[in-house]
Amino acid sequence: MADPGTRPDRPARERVMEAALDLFAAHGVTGTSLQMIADHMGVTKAAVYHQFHTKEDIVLAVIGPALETLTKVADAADRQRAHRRRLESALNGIVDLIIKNRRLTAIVQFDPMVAELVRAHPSRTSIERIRGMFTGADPDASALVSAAMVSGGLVMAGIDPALDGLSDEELRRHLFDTAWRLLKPRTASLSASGGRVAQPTGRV
Amino acid sequence: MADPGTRPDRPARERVMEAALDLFAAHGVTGTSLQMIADHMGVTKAAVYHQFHTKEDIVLAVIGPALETLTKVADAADRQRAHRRRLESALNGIVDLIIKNRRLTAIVQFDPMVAELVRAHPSRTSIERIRGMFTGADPDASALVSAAMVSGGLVMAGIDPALDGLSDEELRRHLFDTAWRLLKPRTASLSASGGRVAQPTGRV
DNA sequence: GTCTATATTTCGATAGAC
DNA sequence: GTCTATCGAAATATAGAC
Repeated sequence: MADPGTRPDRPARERVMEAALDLFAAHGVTGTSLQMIADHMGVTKAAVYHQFHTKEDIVLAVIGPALETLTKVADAADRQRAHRRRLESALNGIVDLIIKNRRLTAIVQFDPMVAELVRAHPSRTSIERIRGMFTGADPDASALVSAAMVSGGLVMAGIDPALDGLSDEELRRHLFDTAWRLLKPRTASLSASGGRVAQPTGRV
Repeated sequence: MADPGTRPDRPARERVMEAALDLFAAHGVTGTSLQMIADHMGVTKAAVYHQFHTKEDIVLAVIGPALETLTKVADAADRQRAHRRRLESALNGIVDLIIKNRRLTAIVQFDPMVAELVRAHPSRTSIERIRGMFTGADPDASALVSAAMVSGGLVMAGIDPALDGLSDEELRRHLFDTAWRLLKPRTASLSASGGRVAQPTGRV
């Protein structure tokens, strides 16, 4: 539509999203009011409403891109034929997504308002597809628990204050390694290599 | 004070706590109003206020016992002299706590209102003590990430709908095993036993 | 794009009758 | 123990001037 090079309609709309992200990370979504967002921007509520007509719209704008990435991650992984490659691809994608949304991930995971939005969002099934890749086909109880701990653990580690000192690259690598230790296909006794795992595919 | 055998003052107070637990698990703490609790019990708000004078009191009554258990877990683990035994004890205690509060754990972990309450609660330092046992002394980045993923993963797995089919005993065992795989002291190459880990101390 | 002003609803909380 | 009635504050949201 408009010339994308001349700052079409960015300023106010994006400032709302940035303020919302700050406050969502600090107080959760339900714990953040439009008044707080307006105050944080130094404007009034009405100015916020001019950009987004409902609070739901703001939330969707903030978390939408991450949800869409989830679907891309699931699709990319599905294109891998070997189980191991598919798992590697999905895990890499999830870790990358979490690293790039280090502040937001977990707050959003729990908020009842967000849960409702995700339920209605097209990306909803992607989460289940990725979980399926984590568990593998026909999983036993142990595989279910490992997948659950990895899914949850990655999300929680992404926002853990104890890991604030780690750089994105460092955290990314350790998250992948740790998750891989739990998820790697356990073909016979292959644990001769010790505890540490060789980094696979390479693309991170 | 009163005779503990003749149902002293239970009914209404406990009904409030049960209703609150149901709703906290479904909508989070901030997402649950006193009106919702009253409706869920089939009474009015005023009837709820007769039992608990503030919403904070209700939250504390619901999560307080779990917080106090955290301190007991940390104390019991600290009584173990060997690093390995201390870790086993702490992990057993945490897994047990999560199993026994399967519905509540994670919702409570994030809610901004709960976070404020925990900050002021005497059990606050216990969480850090247990985390310290998970990381071990003078931890490197890998140990920090493992501990973070275990702490978070246990909490998330406890409420994961994908694990609803598992019995408490089954889930308890797999949670411990999976966490142990990430936390067990890595002395030289000790991984000859494969992936599976023998259940330690016994007391669960 | 931002403002003032206001409508409407719901929140937590209190008073007092039964 | 539960009720009706109500308070003040804060929530989402809208109308209309600048």
